[in-house]
Amino acid sequence: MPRPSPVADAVRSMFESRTRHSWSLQELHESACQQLGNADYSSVFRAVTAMEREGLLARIEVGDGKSRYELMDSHHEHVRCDSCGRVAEVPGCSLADAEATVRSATGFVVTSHQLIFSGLCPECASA
Amino acid sequence: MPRPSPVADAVRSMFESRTRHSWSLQELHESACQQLGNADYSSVFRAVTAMEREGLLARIEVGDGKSRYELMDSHHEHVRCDSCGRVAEVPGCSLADAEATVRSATGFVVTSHQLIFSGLCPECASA
DNA sequence: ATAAATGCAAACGCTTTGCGAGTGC
DNA sequence: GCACTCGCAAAGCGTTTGCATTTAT
Repeated sequence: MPRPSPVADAVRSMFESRTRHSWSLQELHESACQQLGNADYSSVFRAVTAMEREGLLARIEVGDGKSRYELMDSHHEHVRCDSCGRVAEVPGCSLADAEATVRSATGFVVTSHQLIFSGLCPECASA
Repeated sequence: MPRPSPVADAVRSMFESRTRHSWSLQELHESACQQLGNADYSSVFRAVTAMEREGLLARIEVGDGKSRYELMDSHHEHVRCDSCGRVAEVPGCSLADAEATVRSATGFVVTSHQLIFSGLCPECASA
């Protein structure tokens, strides 16, 4: 029996709650503080890093300088709003043949990809 | 007649030389130092920022925490090697219809996108 | 006693800004 | 004199690490 780890457990539960599709460290930290009363940023960081190492999480970079993390289950792409920074997920984008194209064009063996659309979210577009 | 600006000119010439398809600030800085004997990092930064503001350059983020810049001419995607970090360009990727898909799936108005493949470059793959 | 999780503080890497000095016009 | 570029130094910002403490086994 491992010793209890409230912070790591809290982080895990946030991902499992599916409240968001992706979490920044800051969001995880805030949420952990709410949930536990207090939690250290570095503890959250370490919990996330461990989960990433275990292959439970994927780290995504949408280009705003902040790392985001999400559950490894289904691969999908992202849209980020140029105006407010909101990030939504785009399900079901298949790029299987694009990878073959890349391989023949560059010689790189493609193991993964990340497609980031940017534009305006519905709220910002109407404003 | 504007007054001369050696650093900005050097930066501009680097992009025009097409020695690389994308430049990090560090690479631009090193190259500017070689070319001019000396140049300040912030001057390079400002030159690049200005060119970006003028629409001459696009800033790309491949997920390694460093900003890269490239000429705005032809839009293309990128492959980054997971092992050595090398970045190559993938010409001719068209994602026009994907943008329509995103719009109907998320409501976001897509204005641009960035697709980053990652994997192994030929050198790393053979090692 | 041992190993692990946490908190605290500081280091780090890269980007960005404030400001004063130099210099063509 | 003015406006602009540059260099220097420092601030920011997010991530990462070192270290000492606590605590369950």
